Amino acid sequence: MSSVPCAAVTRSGNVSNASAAPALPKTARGARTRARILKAAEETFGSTGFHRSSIADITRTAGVALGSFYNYFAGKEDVLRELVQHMGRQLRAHLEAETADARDRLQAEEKGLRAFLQYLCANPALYRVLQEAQFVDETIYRDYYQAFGERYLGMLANATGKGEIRPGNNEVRVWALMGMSNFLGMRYALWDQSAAFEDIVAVVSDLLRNGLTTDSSEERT
Amino acid sequence: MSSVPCAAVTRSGNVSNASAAPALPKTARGARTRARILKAAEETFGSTGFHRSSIADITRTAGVALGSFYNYFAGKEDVLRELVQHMGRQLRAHLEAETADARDRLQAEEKGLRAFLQYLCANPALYRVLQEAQFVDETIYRDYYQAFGERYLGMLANATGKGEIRPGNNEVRVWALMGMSNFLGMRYALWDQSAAFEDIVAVVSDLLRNGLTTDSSEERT
DNA sequence: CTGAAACCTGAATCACCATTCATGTTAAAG
DNA sequence: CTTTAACATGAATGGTGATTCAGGTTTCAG
Repeated sequence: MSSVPCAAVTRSGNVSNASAAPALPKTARGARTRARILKAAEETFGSTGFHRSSIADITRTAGVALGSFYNYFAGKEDVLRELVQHMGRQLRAHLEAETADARDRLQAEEKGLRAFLQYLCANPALYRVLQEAQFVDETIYRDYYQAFGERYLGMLANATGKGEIRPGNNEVRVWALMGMSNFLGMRYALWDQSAAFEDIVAVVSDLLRNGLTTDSSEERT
Repeated sequence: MSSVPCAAVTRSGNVSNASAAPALPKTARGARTRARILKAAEETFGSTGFHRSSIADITRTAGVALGSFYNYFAGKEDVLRELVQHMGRQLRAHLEAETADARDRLQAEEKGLRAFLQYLCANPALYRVLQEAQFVDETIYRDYYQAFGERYLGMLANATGKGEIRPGNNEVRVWALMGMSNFLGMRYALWDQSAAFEDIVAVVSDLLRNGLTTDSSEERT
């Protein structure tokens, strides 16, 4: 079922059966070409999907010859890996910038969700590329959320320390929060943008502040 | 880019470019064979993934000849569609049974999440098949969550009427809740089962009851 | 019992596409 | 201005796997 003639370690340190990724370009021209291919891959994977996209589609979009692709990437999986890492860095930087001036954790959650929805609107390929990567090589996907989750966890821990949120299992909370954002983004930023982002943010903010239940509902063990 | 020689309407009513699905089997033998193929598809897609699975893999697992597949399904996409619908019905029935005796909405959420995590543990193929379906034919995926969301929405509306949960935008809440379950299931039922489901349920229950913030955090406009 | 419909079979067909490679072109160090 | 490494090119190769089909077998209604 699995024939692995020669295992190799990629640029990112993962073990893989793909041939090693070519070295980074050494001239300005090379860097430009590589960037164009990466961008074209984002467009193509994002609109057509990973499996339906051929390398030829990518190079045509990039305006380079088919063979040029292999001067920069070991294959289809390799370019996907690079792409997800690149997009992950971009998104994290964006969210960090947008939430930097938050007064407290709750406001950071509001700003973060709003920024995420906007980002997804402007970069719909992110969602598709990431989700499809999951079934090409699960480590790509896990690494993405691992990185995301760790930063998030640190922030919740910090907020707990400051007394902004109640003590609790912040790891589970992080995955719950990431899941919420993910689904709300899919539903309201990608599928149907008829709802105002402010409304969505308000609903989530209310949920994080007060929960769902009425005040009359007493605690029960 | 897209050549659609003959559009057709499938059994499920969706417009598709695939040839129409064969009629349902008319003998007991046929029904048995169809069921075996569907089950084999679940196993194969679930473990190997949709794109890496060949029709030959499925029929080999099912113990039938390659050609038999096309007596029951129009092709790879068609069997995926049938599978997702089948799995969706199963899961909904399971959750409904498990939450039927809940005292109030909050307890129904607890029982529902617990049941979902257990179900996912026992049927890991559900997640993979469903998620991959998204990129084969998005309507398969949307229909699944549409159906799920509508039932869920009705329940929240009912709970709001009874005063069990505060009035609010229940549609957005539904997508937030589905996202939470989805991610928690992926993380704690599929990836790593080291955490006790009870702990996860407790964290979510607490979140839905009290939110994340400390009580001292006053409402701000 | 009997014929027609339903079902089974798997080798052959055929389109698609990832990857390679031999050859030509460009960049830039010395 | 050379010279060489880097880069560009796209036709050719080769493997894969979905789908078809023509001919056999089983079921079952009448």
